[in-house]
Amino acid sequence: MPELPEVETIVRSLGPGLRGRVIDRAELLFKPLLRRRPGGGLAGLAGRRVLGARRRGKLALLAFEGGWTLVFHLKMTGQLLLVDGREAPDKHTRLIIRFRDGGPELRFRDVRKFGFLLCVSGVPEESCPELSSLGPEPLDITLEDFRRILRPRKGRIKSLLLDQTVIAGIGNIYADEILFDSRVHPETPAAALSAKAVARLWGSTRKILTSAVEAKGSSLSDYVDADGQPGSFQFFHKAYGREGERCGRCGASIRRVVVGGRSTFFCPKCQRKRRARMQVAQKVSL
DNA sequence: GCCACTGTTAGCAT
DNA sequence: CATGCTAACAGTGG
Repeated sequence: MPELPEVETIVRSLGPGLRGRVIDRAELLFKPLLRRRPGGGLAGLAGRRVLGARRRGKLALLAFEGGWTLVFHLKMTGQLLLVDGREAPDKHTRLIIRFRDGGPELRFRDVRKFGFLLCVSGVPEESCPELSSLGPEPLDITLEDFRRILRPRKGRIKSLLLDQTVIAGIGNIYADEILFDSRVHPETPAAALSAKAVARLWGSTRKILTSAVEAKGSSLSDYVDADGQPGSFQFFHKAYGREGERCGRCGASIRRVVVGGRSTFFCPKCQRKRRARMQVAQKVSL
C-alpha cells in the first residue's frame, strides 16, 4: 500500500543510510523493472555518489552526483530495503545496488512485479511524464487551490482523490480515511460538494496524511520502511477494512461498496449523500 | 483445484 | 476531454 505516508517514510529512512555513499554496481535481476533509461542505463551509475532521497506523489526519487536520478514506483507490493549483503536475496528481489564501502546494499523487492524504475539524467520533473503529469501535493496545496481543482469536476469525489493527475499521493486506504474524517460520502460528485464540505475535506486530508506520516504509514501486508520496520497507522484506521464493525462516531455499521472498481469503506450514517439538507431539517424540528 | 480478492494505474472503451 | 472498467502479476484465503 505504498501511498504518500509510506513512500515518505521509506524516503526518510533511506536518506541517512545512503547519503554520501558511492555506488559500486547495480544488478538488475528483473529486466522489465527498468522501464526507461534516457540516461544510458544502470552501468553508468557506477562511481556515482548519492546526494539524497525524496518523494513526489507516490514516487521515490534517489538523486546522484552529476544530475542523475533513479525514480521508483512501488505500486502495490514494492519495497526499498537497506540490507546486509551477506543476506541471500529471495526470489522477489528485482534490483540490487552495491556500494564501494561494502556497507548495506539497497534492494528493490516486488512480489507482483507492477513496480517500475526510471533512470533519468537532468531534472526529472522536466523529462519524465510520470512526474510532470502529477497533480499538486496534498500537504502543500492551499484550500483555495483545492477548491479550484475540485469545482469543475463531475466525477465522484473518491475517484478524484485517487486520480494522481488531480492530486498526487492519495491511494485507496487514505481516500477512505479522509472521506470518513470529513463525513463526505465517497460517491458525491465533486461539483455537488458544499463549500463547507470542501473545506472539511481539505482539513481532513492534511490531518490524516500528517498523522499517518507520524505513525510511519500503514502496514497491512507488504509495506515496511527501508530498515524493515512496519508502520502503525493501520491501528488508527476508522473506515478502511472495517466492514461490519461499529462506526467510532455514531455506532452504525461500516459498509463496503465498490466505487470506480475499488473497495470503499464508509459509515452510511455519518457520510450521507445530502447531509447538509438533512441537518437543516433536523435543526428546524428541534 | 478453483474462484474471488488485494495496495496501482496504463490503456482502452464509452 | 472526462469518466469508467479491466488487465498486468503473484499470493492468500474461502
